[in-house]
Amino acid sequence: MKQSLIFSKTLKQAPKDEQSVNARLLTRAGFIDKLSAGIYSFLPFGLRVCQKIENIVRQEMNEIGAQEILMPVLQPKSIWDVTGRWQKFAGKEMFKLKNQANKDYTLGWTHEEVITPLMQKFVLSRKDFPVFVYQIQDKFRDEIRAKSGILRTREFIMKDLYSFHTSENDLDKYYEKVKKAYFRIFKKIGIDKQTYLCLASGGSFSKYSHEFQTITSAGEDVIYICENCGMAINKEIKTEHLKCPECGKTKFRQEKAIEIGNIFKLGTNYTKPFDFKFIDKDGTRQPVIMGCYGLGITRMMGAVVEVFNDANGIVWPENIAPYQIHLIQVGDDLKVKETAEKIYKGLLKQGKEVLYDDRKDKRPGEKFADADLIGIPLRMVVSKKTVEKNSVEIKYRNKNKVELAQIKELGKLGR
RNA sequence: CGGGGCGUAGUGUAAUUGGCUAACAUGCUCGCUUUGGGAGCGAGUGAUUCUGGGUUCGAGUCCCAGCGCCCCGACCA
Repeated sequence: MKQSLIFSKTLKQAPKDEQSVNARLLTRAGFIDKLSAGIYSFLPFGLRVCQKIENIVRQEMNEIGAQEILMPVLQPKSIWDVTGRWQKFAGKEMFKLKNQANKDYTLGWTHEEVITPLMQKFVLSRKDFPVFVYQIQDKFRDEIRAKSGILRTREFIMKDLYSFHTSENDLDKYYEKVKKAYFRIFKKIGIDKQTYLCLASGGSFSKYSHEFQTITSAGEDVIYICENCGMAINKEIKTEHLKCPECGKTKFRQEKAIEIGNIFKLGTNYTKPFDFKFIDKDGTRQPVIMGCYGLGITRMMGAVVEVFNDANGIVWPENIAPYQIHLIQVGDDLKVKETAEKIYKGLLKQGKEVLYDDRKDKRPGEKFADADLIGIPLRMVVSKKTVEKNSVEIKYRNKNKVELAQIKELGKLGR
């Protein structure tokens, strides 16, 4: 992509109505734009990062046998009456609205009420189980207080997976499988080292649930991490757990963290109200057993920025950067321009994702400052100096070293 | 929802504490020059000072109400 065609601009100063690191950097670099408290647009760079994260998640969900669907955001009150959650969440984070005919609707903040009857229509035989279905979609929550940039918003993108089983044992097995898939996702995104599995309250669903907590001072939760095995416990239930539930040791360190995912063994809490049952081998009708597994796409994006940044801007992990290579043309000399164009096309041909700073009216200093702010992992500079040596200057965003590379060798660099 | 802070060109700030035509930087437009870490000169552009009331000879500034944004808390299946 030629940078001269990107409509968003970088800002020297962050708007004063953003305090959080993620919002300040993402806004300055032109990834997001705030419409209202907790409501953001994703601009070309921001959307690319989102889609990168989504695709990593998609890949791992498919890997564990889950099928992707898309459920509606707009949902009638009737399905929420079945589980009693319309009443239960009256005046809470559930958005409620009416249509012209005065009929009640909500904007989906979770999708158990949609997925359960949906599966019930198709999954009729015991032999159809287990079944795993997910979507990546907008969620709406009427937060009393939106905060921390894109970490707690009123509209956000979430991956939600639902699993349906004929036995607790089968649910347990899949639950563990999802945990592993989640850590593969975190590793690909680049936050596995700072992300911990954390025992937490299960709310009204189950006694406990598991959260995935990424350590950052911008986080809202306090977790206690076992010094021995790395299992964490959320502060909200710490008094019930003096020992690590995993290894039994009692030494913990305390950290602030942001919850980027949460998984629950729902059991029959939703299948019972919808009367979703299967006929067991012995001919008896049994309620279907269910699990749900959330992962905040846009929240992870914010968490990554909180974790990976320096004084000059964002430092994107390779797999989710908006582009792999930031090719910068310094000077508008014909030879330089031609060389840069050629390198740009060559890299594209090799399947590289390149942002080409071809802007004529920008001086080198501004281009470098923008490159640091935007945070693309690999920077390549083409200038008079480098052209003379038939080479390109190479610098990685997370390193200080600057070196030259021969033009014909460039294909080996970057992902 | 309780507490605190803040609303002035696109962005960041200023305005003698109630007093002249709301200033500076940056951005944007045009011209010339310049080209390795946010260049220089010149000429332009851009504001219903959040909204509505009130006090006053006079309000960006004081008072009241509302709206909006940020932060702390509560809340967060």
